[in-house]
Amino acid sequence: MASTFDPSQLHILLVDDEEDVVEVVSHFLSQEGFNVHKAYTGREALEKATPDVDLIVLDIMLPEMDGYEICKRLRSRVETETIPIIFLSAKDEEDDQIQGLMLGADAYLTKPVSPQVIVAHVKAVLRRSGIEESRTLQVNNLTIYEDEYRASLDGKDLGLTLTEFELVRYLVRHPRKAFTRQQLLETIWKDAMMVTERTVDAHVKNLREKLGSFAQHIQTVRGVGYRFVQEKGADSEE
Amino acid sequence: MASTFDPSQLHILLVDDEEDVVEVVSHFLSQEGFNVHKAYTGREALEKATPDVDLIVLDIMLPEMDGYEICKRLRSRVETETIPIIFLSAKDEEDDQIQGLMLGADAYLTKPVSPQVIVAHVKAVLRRSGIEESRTLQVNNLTIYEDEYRASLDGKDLGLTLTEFELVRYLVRHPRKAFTRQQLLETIWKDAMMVTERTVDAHVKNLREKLGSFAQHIQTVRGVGYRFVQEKGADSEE
DNA sequence: TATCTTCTGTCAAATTCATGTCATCCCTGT
DNA sequence: ACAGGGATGACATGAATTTGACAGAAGATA
Repeated sequence: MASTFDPSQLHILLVDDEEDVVEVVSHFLSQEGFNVHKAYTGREALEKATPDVDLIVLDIMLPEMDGYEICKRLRSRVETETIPIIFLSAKDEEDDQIQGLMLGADAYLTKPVSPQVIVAHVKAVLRRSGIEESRTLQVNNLTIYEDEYRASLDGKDLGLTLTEFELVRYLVRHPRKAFTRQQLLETIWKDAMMVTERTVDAHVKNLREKLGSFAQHIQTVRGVGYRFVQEKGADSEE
Repeated sequence: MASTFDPSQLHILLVDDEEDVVEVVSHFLSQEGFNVHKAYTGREALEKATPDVDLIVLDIMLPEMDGYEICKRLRSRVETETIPIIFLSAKDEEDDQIQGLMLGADAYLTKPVSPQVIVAHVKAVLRRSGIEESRTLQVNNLTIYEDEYRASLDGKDLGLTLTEFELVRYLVRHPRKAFTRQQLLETIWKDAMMVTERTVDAHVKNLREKLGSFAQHIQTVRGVGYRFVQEKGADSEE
């Protein structure tokens, strides 16, 4: 994922089953210097939606799997959950638009729409999401370098293992929200339903150890699971 | 500028010279719990665009100064340059839309547009400007953060246990409705029919203790069980 | 109003149950 | 085979829940 607004460094995934649309829009985006990738079916879209993609233009009506479903799946995968999505739709029914936005779309365009408008939206969305959002998460004295798969505390590298890294990253990305062990397993241990919940505990323990004093931000929610909070002591009343 | 998706903490500035539009949209936004501020002219808009405003819904056609101009000025002031803006326009000419996006708009809606769509866009824009959505229940000074498994009174965390939390949440979700102890057991203690009804009492007691003065809203319905009411002493119905 | 009956509030002790922790085993890639 | 990370099961610990007894409140009866 790129870090400056240099179109030649940016990858756009274009998903639509109408080849004409894909070709025309692709042409205009290429004109602007973007790297364009094309997909014509839902499955293809999911395959090509790698973390290297900076933005997805997604048609709602697709064979095999509709845009909403694709969006949902992308949002549930850690590597793709933050990729901006622009919905494209022939329907202009209100409910569809609302549903699209609720699923986390960054824009919802109703066909017919000119390629120029699409390009304008692509730029606008990229400007506000891909660009100024550096690929690092900063919380107090903790820094998570997403691209580098490492994290540091007060500048000192923590030497996290992959699992530990994904664990903090996920928790920090969703501040305050409590997750059950099961949820964490499903998100971070993508494949495994064959993994004990105790496993999560073990990793949380190791993580906390490495986090040192910062560990207080990883709270246990008894009966539920764990959560990350920025302010400590939000658990006890005064 | 607020940091959690708690509508009651979020301020929206609504700018349009058509009073009807402002009123209607305002109503829907308030319905969602947002704090709405209104402006009917460009100058008024600039005055009310303080750093405390989290998002601006801005009509293009305005007396005194058009939306583009306002946008430019906001973007050039340090305190306001990052406030997300949603443009509203009667024109649907492409160029306008492109210009709007180039100026840094976060969305561009073409009238006529339903209030619900505006609300959906407001939420979407807020969500991606770093504010994570979390479902919350608000009743007077009590806030229940469903995703976070915690509740606070006047902003102070109550430190509820899981059972207590689920108890208030359930009662608050069904205002005025009285539940028997048995019903509560079946709902909250999913598995157990082997639990004494006295157990419920105990938890209600602990809950009331933590709720302090708010406890008066958790009423005992003699011979039945418990219920939550928003107004105290609500013996008479409407 | 006086009395009886039933239901609820409360408390502390007993028990259950979730989590923290550790030692060990397993797997994967070198 | 070895090293490093990951998974697991057994325990200890302590928090949360449950319970039973009893006092007190609310209703019912007359």
